Amino acid sequence: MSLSYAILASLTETDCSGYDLAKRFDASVGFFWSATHQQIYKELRKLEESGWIAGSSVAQEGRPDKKVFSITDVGRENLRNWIGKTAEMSANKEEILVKIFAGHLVPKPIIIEQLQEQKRLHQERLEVYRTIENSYFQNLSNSSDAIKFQYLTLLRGIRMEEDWLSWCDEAMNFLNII
Amino acid sequence: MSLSYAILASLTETDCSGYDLAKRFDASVGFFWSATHQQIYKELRKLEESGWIAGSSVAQEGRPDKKVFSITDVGRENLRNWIGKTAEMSANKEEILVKIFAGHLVPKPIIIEQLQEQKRLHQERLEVYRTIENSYFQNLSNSSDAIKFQYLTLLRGIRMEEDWLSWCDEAMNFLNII
DNA sequence: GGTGCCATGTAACGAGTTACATGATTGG
DNA sequence: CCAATCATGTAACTCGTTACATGGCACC
Repeated sequence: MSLSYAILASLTETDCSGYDLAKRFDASVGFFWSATHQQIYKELRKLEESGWIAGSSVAQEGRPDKKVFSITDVGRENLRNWIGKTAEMSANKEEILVKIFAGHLVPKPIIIEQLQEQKRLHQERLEVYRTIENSYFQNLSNSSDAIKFQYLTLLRGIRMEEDWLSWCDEAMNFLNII
Repeated sequence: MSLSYAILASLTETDCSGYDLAKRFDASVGFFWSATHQQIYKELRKLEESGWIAGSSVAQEGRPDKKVFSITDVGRENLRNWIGKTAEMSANKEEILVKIFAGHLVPKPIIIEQLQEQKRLHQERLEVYRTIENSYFQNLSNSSDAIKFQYLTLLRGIRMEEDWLSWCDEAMNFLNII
């Protein structure tokens, strides 16, 4: 049920087609809620049926038509309402930790390699975040509230990645001395 | 497919019934891979069918019989193999960040309240982790490798919660000055 | 001429959640 | 006597993933 709210939240920024949304879920929004285009199209149909969003076909030159969705008043009201309700902590699903947990079953270098790979992935993502920070959030004090809230989500991403990196190092040091 | 590996990893520690596993998924293992008992029983049947685990009924006095599972050589080999394969980064699903993202739609105190609630939840969990650290990982240097690897997963949990707490504070400070 | 982007989907499957069900025993 | 714990499940459902499908246009 929460993908729908991520879509609604995204639509408060700009009206979007399914395709546009899919791209945003590969970037900004996708950093805290991932979804494929198939799932998005499905959810859009549901949201339109319940009247939380409204879509209208837009003809384009040299490109396929697209259906652009915007959030309705009902949708915005429902989103507001949902925001006020207590959020649950996210479910933990950390593949790497399952591997570490059973790390004693394999030679140490295999685990070190896993940690290094994990570190590389988080480093990459951190760089993406840093780039976004520098290009879109330069002048925060003059920005709208909407931008400021978006910045907080980016900041969470940055902190999270930094934290992963330092745990990876901590873990590798720990393994090297045992 | 990954719940199965979490179960296997858990069974390398001790043989377990479905019920025991369900409890462990509410504690230690559950901190990085969550699952309900229904899901666990389903998965156990699959794992037994494919011969990765073996179960045997154990009669008990004053309690229902239970079926205790242990990991087979085939299962252990498959787990080892899987550990060596590159782990993906976990999918992001952070309800609280969806709420923050759309935070401009509601009065500021509602968002502050959400952050405070989130902080409370993470604080609670951190305390649980700290307690586990103090009771089970006191004498690390004299512990087995298995214990040391488990400690690394706990350490990840501790760092993660600390990181959430500091972001919550950072976010609330940020919101109080805008 | 091939690759990649734009744009939207269907179909089949697997993973995960929620509700419901049963029945014995232990402890207050 | 009531609640909690032990122990295992079925059924219905929603959520999410993977594979496949289509067709035009732009760019090199």
